[in-house]
Parts: sequence; structure tokens; C-alpha cells
Amino acid sequence: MKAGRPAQRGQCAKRLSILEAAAAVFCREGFSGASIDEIAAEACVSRQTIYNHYREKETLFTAVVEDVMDRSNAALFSVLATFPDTADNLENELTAFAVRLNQSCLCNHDGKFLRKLVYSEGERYPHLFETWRQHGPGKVGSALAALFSRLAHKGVLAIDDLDLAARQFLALVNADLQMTVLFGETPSDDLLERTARNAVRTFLRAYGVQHPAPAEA
Amino acid sequence: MKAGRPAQRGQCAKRLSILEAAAAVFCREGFSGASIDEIAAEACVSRQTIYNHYREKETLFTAVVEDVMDRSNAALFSVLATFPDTADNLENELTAFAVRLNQSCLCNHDGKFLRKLVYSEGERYPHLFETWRQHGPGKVGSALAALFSRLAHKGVLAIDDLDLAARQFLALVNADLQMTVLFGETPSDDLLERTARNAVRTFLRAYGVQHPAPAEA
DNA sequence: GTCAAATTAGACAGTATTGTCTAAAACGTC
DNA sequence: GACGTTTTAGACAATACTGTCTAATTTGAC
Repeated sequence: MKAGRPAQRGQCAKRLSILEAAAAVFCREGFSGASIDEIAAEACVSRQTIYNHYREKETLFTAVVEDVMDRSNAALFSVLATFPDTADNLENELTAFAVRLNQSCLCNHDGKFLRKLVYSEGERYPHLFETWRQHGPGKVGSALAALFSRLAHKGVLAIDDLDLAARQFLALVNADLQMTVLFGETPSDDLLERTARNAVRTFLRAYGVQHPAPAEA
Repeated sequence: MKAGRPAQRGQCAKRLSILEAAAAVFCREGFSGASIDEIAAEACVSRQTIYNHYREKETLFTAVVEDVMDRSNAALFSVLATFPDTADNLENELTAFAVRLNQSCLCNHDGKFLRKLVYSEGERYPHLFETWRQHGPGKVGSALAALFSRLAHKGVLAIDDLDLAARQFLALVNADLQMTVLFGETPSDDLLERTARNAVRTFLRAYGVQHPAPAEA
């Protein structure tokens, strides 16, 4: 009867197991298609346990989505922290950055889950996904814009609209891979590298300063 | 008892009505979430009629998807036919083209339906959507590449990889709007115009030939 | 008007699902 | 080892959906 959290290890493990299984099943079947029994089986847990932790299917769903969003956002910003700081070898550095971005935010489980769910259930849960939109892609745009501005100040990039450039960078980097991942294929490292390099080259042709400083002085 | 098509007008009208209603409901609720009763009600048709025309839910679903794909592809290629032929005012012409593309292929009912369905049910019907992928986005890529090649021959564009440029053009043009449309918002004409112009400007900075012919001769 | 085909409303069986409930078992802590 | 909590399996009612069937009605061509 002591205060505190009795048997939290067990509970916590169950919760995690449920969240993980639920994410997989919701992603595979969508909200209506997913059945609690299926989730329970995949989590190796009894149905009642799920109802104990999450009152009803809807509660479980929002908990899963919030969980994945948190993880996904964390991954996103941890990759943003690796944005190149030096201007040497800009193409290579940006390419490597783009590869990291695609690997940890687009081509992994969480990324695929979120994209599928945003598309299939987004309109039904506007609040849930609006939050994601603002804190995820929204913030990434501004954060990336800020990072580009550093490079612009160094004179390696010539950007008039930073936010626009950030969104276009993301569009170029993501474009080809979304559909690939969606259909269950896992892009090879080589494909990731080539896609990223193509995107970065085009981006640099549009926004890069051609020759460091030929005249003007 | 005459051969031919008895009462085809009536039948045809019902079929269209069913297809339209089914598309709306499948788009809103997904495959599992959609109920035949709901579709019947929305089509103002009895449930039995649906079962008469389409043997079962799955048959109806594939019929709907194929129908929307056909319409969507037709729209796509009819827009492709308006690709600018002259090199004067390239920015304006390409911008107008991009606006048309977004309007008739991305921001309309069919476009939204396909994107939602490809995302939510694509993995369950690989064959169905693989066909779409090849005949829709796939063919659009090559077709656009061929059109760009005409401009390249005229010396207004400098493109080494035509397919890549086509995909990047589409990525830049589509990027911002997909999410907007998804969440039920209809982008204003002004937004469409600005998005397209931004995309085209960046594309031209990357692939455009700066000054028609300053030296070299 | 006649006749065949199409459509309708509704009942119906079969199945699946959600969410509740209960009693037994497992678990963890002391 | 005892005790309270958590978990489990299963029964359970309530509901919803699919797909079939039937009998009555409407439709459209001739």
C-alpha cells in the first residue's frame, strides 16, 4: 500500500509492448481495420490488459500517435543538430546531412507510420495532426531556414527567402523516396546517397554562390 | 428479348452514382471503415443494387480505384499537352503550366482520393497501385522529361539528366500543397500561383541558361 | 398495355468487433 | 510465505457489417 509505483517495471514493459504492437497494426490496417484482439496477440498481452491501460480503442490510438510523434520529432531535431557548420566541401556535407535526414526521419518505421496515418486519419483527428504539423514539419522548416542563414552569412549561399529555400530543400531531398518506402521497399544505401546528392546538387545550382569571390572587391 | 443493352441509361446512371458515392466514402473512411450501407445511402440506391453491379465490397473498391485512376491519368496527360512550346517568357509559361498541373491533378477530388488511398491501402493492393504508379507518375516523369528536352535543344535549359530534372520539377511544384489539400483546405488561386512561381524560379535558377548567348561565338 | 429486367426494402444468417465482467493465475514486494 | 496488484482467459451482451434471399415495386422497351 506504500505510495509510489508498484511493479512499474512490469507495467512499463507491457505499455511499451502494447504501444509497439498497436503502432504496427494501426500502420498496417488503419484505425478501423485494426482490431484490439490483433493488437493484443501481437503484443503478447491479453485484451483486458489493453483496456486496463487505455480505456478504449480511440485512447490507445491517440497514445500511439503521440508516442510516435515524440520519437519522430526527437530524431528530427537530433539530425538537425548535425547540420554542417563549415563551408568546405559543402556538397558532400549537405549530401551526408540529407542522407541522415532521410534515414532517420523518412525511411524508418516511425516516418512511414506517421505519413500513412496522417494521410489516412488526418482529417478525422485534425487537432492531433495539426499539433504534429506545427511541431514537426513546421518547426523543421524554420530550423533549417536558420541553419541556411548561417551559410548565407558566410557567403556560400545566396538566398533571399530562407523559409522557401528550406522547404524546397526538403522537397528535393524527400521527393523520390516517399513512394518507395510506402510500398514496403527499403531503399539501399546507394540509392539514398544518389538521391541526396542529386537533390543537393540541384539545390546548390539554384542557391549556391558559384565561385567563392572572383571579383567585386 | 432483343439483343443489345436493355435499360442501359438507368443502369449507367446507377453505376455512376454508385462509383461517385463509393469514391467519397472510401476516401473519407478508408476501405475497412466504409460500409456498404453508407455508400448505398450516399448514392441514393439500395444496398442490393450495389451487390448486383459489383459482386462484393472488394470488387467495388477496385472498380472505384480504376475509375478514378483513369480519370486522373486523362487529366494529367491533357495538362501535359499544354506544356509551353515557345521559349519566350519561360518563367511565366512554366508557372502557368505548373498551376494547371496542381489544379487538375493535385488539388482536385481525384488527386486527393488517389493520394489518400495509395497511402492507406497501397500495401494491401500492390498490383492495383503498381499499375497506377507506372502509368501515372511514372509516365508523367518520362513525358515531362521529353518536353524538357525540347527546351534544352532550344538552348533555354541546360539539363544533363532529363528524368531527374523532371522529377525534381514535380517535387518542387507539388511539395507544399499536398499536405494543405490533405487536411481539407482548398488552396486559393493566389497561393497556387505563388507556389508555382517559386518552384519554377528555383528550377530555372538550377537548370535555366542564364543569358541567352552572351559570348562563346 | 405487356413483359422482362432492374430496383427496392427488409428480413436473415453468419461473423467480427468492442467493451464489460468474473474468477483464476502470476507477479512483486515485504 | 503472505498480500495486494496486475494479468490472464474466457464468457458475455450489444452492436455492426457483409452478403444472400425473397417478394413487391418500379422502370423502360415494344
